[in-house]
Amino acid sequence: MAVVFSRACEYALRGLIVMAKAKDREVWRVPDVAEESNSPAPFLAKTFQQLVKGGILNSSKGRRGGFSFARPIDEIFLIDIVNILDGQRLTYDCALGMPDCHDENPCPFHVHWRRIRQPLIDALSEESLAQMAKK
Amino acid sequence: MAVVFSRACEYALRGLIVMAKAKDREVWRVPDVAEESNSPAPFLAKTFQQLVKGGILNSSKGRRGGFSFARPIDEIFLIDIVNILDGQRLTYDCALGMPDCHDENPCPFHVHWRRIRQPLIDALSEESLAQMAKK
DNA sequence: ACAAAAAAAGACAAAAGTATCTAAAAGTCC
DNA sequence: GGACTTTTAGATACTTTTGTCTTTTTTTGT
Repeated sequence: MAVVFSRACEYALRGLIVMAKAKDREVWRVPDVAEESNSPAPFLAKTFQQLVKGGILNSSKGRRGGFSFARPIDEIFLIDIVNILDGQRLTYDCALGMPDCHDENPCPFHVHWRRIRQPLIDALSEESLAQMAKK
Repeated sequence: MAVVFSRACEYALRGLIVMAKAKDREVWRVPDVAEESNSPAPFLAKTFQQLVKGGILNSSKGRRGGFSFARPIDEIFLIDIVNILDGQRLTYDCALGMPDCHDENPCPFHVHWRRIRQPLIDALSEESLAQMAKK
């Protein structure tokens, strides 16, 4: 088990940040992103396909092909990527795995988890790839 | 992938809270805890064995046997359980999976994760099973 | 002593997540 | 058009986690 994101999401975030950092380069081949982000290339390729479907990336085949951002990187927020790859697990589900836990019927840890999850959602929602690339 | 804790940890926390809620009952059989916490009994049994080794629970075999708390439930904190079952994953590792990420060499998400992880550690450290049982 | 009941331990099975490989489709360059 | 390059898609394999089953050990009650 990874820390907070799935491995796929970790690799994607790392890869996208690498891409975002290189302002001059527009199109990236998977092996290059994989190498620079220390991710397994075939697995990252699969993940990037999901991001294409999710509207984060564009892809083009052939000799000068590769992946590029589908919109400006200051309009791509971490939450967009996490939602596509990890779904609502982190942003919605009960930390103790109780299926009918919600605000009106909270599990014993609900109030704590809410207090922690919200700042996480806020950070992911406010932080763009452009900002991440500056660090 | 579970939300923040492993499944084993989720089941354990739920089970221990069930036990903590019943102030009159001292010794619990695994099938009873499993039933009341909606956990798979054999898996929970394994997990409870880890908690015995970790000093959270006592166990006794035989006819009147079962599991009981090794110390008062207001001295058992959630962090104790999480540390035994999930290790330092949540409390130490890099959110982006970068092996040499730390305060002096932070990954781009480091400062955010730090701000989120610390309140989580605090909550887990301050909240005892006794307090959880009251909710 | 004996039978029953419980945890302990280890083997085993299933599921999910992670990772690789191969063939196909599509685009580029000559 | 043909060789090459890249993503796409699907199959496959590996690993970890989750879950079950069986046997053994220990204790209790009769």
